[in-house]
Amino acid sequence: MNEIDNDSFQKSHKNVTIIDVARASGVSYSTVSRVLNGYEFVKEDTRQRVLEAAEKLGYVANLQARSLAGGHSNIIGVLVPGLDNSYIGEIIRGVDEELARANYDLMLYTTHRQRGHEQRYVNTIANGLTDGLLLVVPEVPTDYLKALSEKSFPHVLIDQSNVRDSSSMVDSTNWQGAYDATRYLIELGHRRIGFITGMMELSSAGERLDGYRAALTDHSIPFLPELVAPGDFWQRSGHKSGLQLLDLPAPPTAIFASNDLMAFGLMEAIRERNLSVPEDISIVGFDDIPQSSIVYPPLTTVRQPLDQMGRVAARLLLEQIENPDRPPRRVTLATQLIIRESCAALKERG
Amino acid sequence: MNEIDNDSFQKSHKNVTIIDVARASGVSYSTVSRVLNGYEFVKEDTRQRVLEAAEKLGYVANLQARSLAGGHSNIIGVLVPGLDNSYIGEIIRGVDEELARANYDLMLYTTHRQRGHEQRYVNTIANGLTDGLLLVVPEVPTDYLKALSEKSFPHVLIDQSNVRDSSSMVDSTNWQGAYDATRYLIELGHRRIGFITGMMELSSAGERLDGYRAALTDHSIPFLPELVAPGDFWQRSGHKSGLQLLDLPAPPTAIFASNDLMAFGLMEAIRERNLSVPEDISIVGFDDIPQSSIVYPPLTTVRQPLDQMGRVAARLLLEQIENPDRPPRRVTLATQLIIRESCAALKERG
DNA sequence: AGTGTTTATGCAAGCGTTTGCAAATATTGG
DNA sequence: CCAATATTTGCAAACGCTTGCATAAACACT
Repeated sequence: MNEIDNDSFQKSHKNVTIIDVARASGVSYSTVSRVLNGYEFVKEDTRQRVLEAAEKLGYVANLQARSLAGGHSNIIGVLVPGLDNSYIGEIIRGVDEELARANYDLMLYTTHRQRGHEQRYVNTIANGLTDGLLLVVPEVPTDYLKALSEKSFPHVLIDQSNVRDSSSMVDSTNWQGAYDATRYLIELGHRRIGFITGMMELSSAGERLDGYRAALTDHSIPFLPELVAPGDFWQRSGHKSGLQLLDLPAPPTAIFASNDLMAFGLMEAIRERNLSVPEDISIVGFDDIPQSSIVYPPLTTVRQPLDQMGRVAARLLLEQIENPDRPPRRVTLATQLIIRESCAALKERG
Repeated sequence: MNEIDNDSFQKSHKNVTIIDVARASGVSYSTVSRVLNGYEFVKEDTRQRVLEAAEKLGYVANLQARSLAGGHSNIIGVLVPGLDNSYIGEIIRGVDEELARANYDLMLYTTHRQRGHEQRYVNTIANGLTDGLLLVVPEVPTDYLKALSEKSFPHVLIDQSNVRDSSSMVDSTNWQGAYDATRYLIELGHRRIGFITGMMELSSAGERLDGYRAALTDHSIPFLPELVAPGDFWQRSGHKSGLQLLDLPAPPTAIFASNDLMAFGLMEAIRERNLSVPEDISIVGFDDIPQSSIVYPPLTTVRQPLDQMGRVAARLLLEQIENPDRPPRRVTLATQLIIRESCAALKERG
């Protein structure tokens, strides 16, 4: 007789839709939609009734439908190369925190498997249900950006400052960070300072090299090409280039690796040569990923506020979504030299 | 002056739809859909024409529409607590690899901000555009599972074996791994072996404790409650419990931490007490996350094949999606003791 | 040629929302 | 009390795609 308690009965398969809620609260589905979207002109009374019904029925919006119909999904996509570097994890954490605050969800895309299909991939994403996209890509994302700009899809670049595209972006003071680190080493008395580069296609790698070089110059220390070994931001390359540097006829007394991961590889290399840090050789890294304080000895490094970069990027993106006509912004956050135990003053040679 | 904005002109940059492709290739949109979905009965000739048109127009499927209409999105969701533990990263990597092979995309959800809203959260997900869900959740996911089972939504649990729910799941030999590690320590001559537990709400934590205990018993070593300190799988707790163990009147000569992260915390504690690993105390961890080989001394640990677990879970899920009536499966992968340098034979006390 | 099968293709009905437009109702000022 | 205005609500048309049903074309066979 009473139709109200067929809950358990009809709960089964079908999902609760806006229409069910409408029926249950005795209004049209449009009204329900308006209530759900916080539309202004709805009678308070109605609003309550709808909300209650929705709650009772366990209504959950169907995002696909919503975004198909032109609404926004409250999901933003994050495009990363992969999860195998905690550098990425840190950024994502920041992003996630900020998004959570704004009640957005996070959709994560990895690119490492898309080589050669970037364009198409990003199209799919932009075509999809995300309201915006954050890019932490491993190489200059020209292909991506073209597609994005073409549809003027909201997006923000993280840690890619050399892009001439007019996208919003956030990075950190790579040059200054490298300069500070190098100067620190110099102030400890080191003169032969090795350098392991990052993946030079990335702007950050170049900036760090420049910073290193500038510090040398400013202190009248000659820049010696043989003290610069190539790296690609991965641990393995740090190890390899470390060995190369250590095996030099006149090896450096300190080495600056363009990121922490490579500094770890370098540490391995140093141990393999039966040397120890920092007694025999000082090393400093870049990034300050979580492991850096765990390794032994704790690594002196240039802290890049990764999580904050993620946070800022997210905020920028959100603003851009809200106000599409806003001109792109560029934010550069300050790095900070974190002194731990991997550096020592140069011993006078006896 | 009144300038006419070119923008508004270009703005009509509509996305290419299935209909455009249909028009361009002179067939109906249904046919296009069939071609795109690999439907069997399409004339080869037609198929080619459609494919060409699609390519030429740069068509990209709209996933929302597709999945709204009942198709599948080729996206699977992964629900993780957060990205701040590389344990998670490893699993995701495996998942991602396997999904890439099957041409699926990965959508990542973090739960850490959803405390208390699990049910609703998972509903959103299952209601959304994912074809299936992988759960790597930090606590017993009762709430999640209820919702999932109710709609018989394809899902696989990772590393949660104590759930009585009939979901598919993959885990590893936690008990055996802990047993092996403990036995190894015993064989090195240790008798007072400390243990730092994991978050006991998790099945894996309990199994590891049991394995430790069993090994002790099998070697006629008494199980001493005071040698067991509580942990929660996070580094901080490893540090704290480590201190607790070290400060015992009769401290252990070896400590087994229920995961690597806690082992790192433990290492800190040991250094703080001016002891060294492995000379003064041997330690072993569990998981073998990437950092474990980097720390000094390299950590002896029980390797859990995290990436493979992810891969297997993904495969299980995909099979389940393809064949919904398949009974749930449970896969347990073998752990392996990785001997590095954090353990040493017990020195005879003089 | 006629009948029965296989293919191939098209039509139209959704899927669950949002939103412009219009109708209905309430509110206000005169 | 009426017209004018502001506030609420409903209807219907998308959004881009999948799919059941129907129709058409192609190919067997008698």
